[in-house]
Amino acid sequence: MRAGEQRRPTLADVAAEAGVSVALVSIVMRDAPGASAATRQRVLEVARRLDYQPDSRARLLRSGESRLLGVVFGVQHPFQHDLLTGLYDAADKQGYELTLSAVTPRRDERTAIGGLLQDRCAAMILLGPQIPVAELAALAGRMPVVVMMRGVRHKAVDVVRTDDVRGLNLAVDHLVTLGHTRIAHVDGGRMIASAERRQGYHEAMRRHGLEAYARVVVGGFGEEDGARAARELLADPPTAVTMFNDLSAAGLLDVVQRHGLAIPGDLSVVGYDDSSFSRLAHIDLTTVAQDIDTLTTLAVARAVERIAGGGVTNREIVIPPRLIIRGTTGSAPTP
Amino acid sequence: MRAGEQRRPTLADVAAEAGVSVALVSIVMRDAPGASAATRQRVLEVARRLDYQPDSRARLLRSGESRLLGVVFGVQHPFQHDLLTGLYDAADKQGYELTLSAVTPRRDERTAIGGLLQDRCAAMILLGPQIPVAELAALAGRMPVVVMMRGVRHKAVDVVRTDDVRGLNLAVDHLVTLGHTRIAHVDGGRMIASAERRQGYHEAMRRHGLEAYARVVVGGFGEEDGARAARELLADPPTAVTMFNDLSAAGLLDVVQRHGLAIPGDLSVVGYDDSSFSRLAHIDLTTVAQDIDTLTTLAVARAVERIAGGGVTNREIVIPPRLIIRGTTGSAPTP
DNA sequence: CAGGAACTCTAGAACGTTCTAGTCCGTGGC
DNA sequence: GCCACGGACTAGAACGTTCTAGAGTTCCTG
Repeated sequence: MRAGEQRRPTLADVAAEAGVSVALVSIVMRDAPGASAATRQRVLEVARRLDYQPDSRARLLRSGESRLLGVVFGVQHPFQHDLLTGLYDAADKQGYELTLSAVTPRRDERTAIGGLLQDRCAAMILLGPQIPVAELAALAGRMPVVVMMRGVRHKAVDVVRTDDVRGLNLAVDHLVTLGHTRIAHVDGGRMIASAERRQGYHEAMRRHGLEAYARVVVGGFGEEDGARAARELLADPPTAVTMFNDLSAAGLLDVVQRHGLAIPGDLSVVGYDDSSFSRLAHIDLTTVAQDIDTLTTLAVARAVERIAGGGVTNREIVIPPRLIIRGTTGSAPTP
Repeated sequence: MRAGEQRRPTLADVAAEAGVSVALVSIVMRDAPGASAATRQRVLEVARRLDYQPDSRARLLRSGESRLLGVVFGVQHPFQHDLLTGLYDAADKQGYELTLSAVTPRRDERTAIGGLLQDRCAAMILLGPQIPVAELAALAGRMPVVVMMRGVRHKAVDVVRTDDVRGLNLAVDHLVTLGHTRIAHVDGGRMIASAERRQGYHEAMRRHGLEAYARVVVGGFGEEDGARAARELLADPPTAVTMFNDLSAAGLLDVVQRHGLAIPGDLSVVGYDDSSFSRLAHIDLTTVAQDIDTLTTLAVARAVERIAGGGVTNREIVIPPRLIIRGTTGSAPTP
């Protein structure tokens, strides 16, 4: 007997063995009303003995509604893994399954979405998608689409995201409270959400009357981007800097420390995302945390409402972030 | 028109619109022989216009063979994300799809595997599974199973993994070359592969006649585990330490540095996995790298062979690791 | 004691594909 | 002019489920 050789048992096999009809076995397996306790018991026993596993393909094909949510995530972004954890929990609570499709350095978003389309999931949840709004809208024409971590100004697409503008306001406020004025911002370049965080930065600087000190350096999502920005900043270092995300913050921290600046003595740094590594004691990064539980719960809930056909009014749900103060921020150096 | 409301077009719709039979459309869509160039053209045109998407559920249900590989990965382990990237590439090359199922802090392996079982994938690839061999064997009785990053002594399960014994031999050799004798090892506790790495450590120490200096501290896979081990080691610090993985190495580095020891002046540290963060300049960890491309290519190839029913002889494929020397290792301090 | 109602169960259609076994037609050899 | 052949196409069964409609029971109710 070679592995995987034997045919998998079907409802018909169980039915034959238990001496009942296929339909009845189906009823028992679905835990639907219409079978006596005795038969239920017997059928379940037979199913267990034959090691029966329902075939979700056939099940979904027939029943039409698929209780299946497609999720597109980026393998490169640690923060999205945290989101995955939350999404599984939320979907589980709602009785939905998740089917994942990853974006990798050599597998783009279109491919990832295409894979899910063939799986006939009932709705799609996209984590920080980079594709143009027009494509998102086209997709939303075929099935409910919930976008996370990105604003999309289109009436057919649902959005659940963190208030990034507010996030950077929190970061800047914190630094101002500590006495900083020369606060720079390293943005995310062409990354999703970069524009909003940059806007939040400018807004806060203006609110504090610090427009004259505003200074934005082009960054990106990776460590190298942060390191590059650090080298640029070192020519004329500010006393504080807000970063697009934790990863680029880590890159900046390294270059700056090697250059002999004390953290936070000479330079205060605020990250974004509260990635697991930002908690590492020797990074100990002050950062803006996104509320993963709320974000994922609401995203799944929204997808489910759409599937049910509920007429939802507000397309966009925006969750406030919160500041996590750790060791990379401190009082501004006295001049 | 509400999003996702309209029925998705089927083969029948395309057939009706193009004025041909359903079977013919199927032939065209599959690019199978049996249709004239002219009709082919026309059908494709109609399909494109209707935005037809094949239903993989129905397709797989009917055709039996599923060209679908199930992958179980842990959302907590950054190294497994790197593996995912490679697996997608490899599967793509072989014309297979991947369907992912994640293990999260609140979603265990059994659940993850169960999800894939219902998806009727043709084979399963498990990344560092923790479940007992008996369960793996039972699973392998129903479909081909390829286990990565873990040895499994069972004739029904295929294994593709790194030679962890050799990995730790490389690490210890490197340290011995630098003049170290008091080399400790912080293991992975109950983690998969911990036993092999520990064994490699003991083997190398013995080979160098350093058995008397051998010292193993219980660790784990996370940063806290490394930090805990560090505190234990500081009571009587060695001059070098090999760690179970990069994450625990990062934890150890932090505690040790705060305690005032210089790296690598007072203590040399070797990690394992070459995780992306170990390349971060301010960690700059000497580590043992696993050959991701080879591992993933072979794992997919092996799964495909099994699906085809090929009688493969050697169940276990072991890939040599290589040492990446960075900044956390240096000459032993002169006494 | 007729007539439901409630319950348990079953037959058979349906889902959207692929596959098998054809039909139909034109062409070419004899 | 007959027959075999091959290419283009089609009808209908099959895959493993769920669903609809209904067939038997038993049991209550007036």
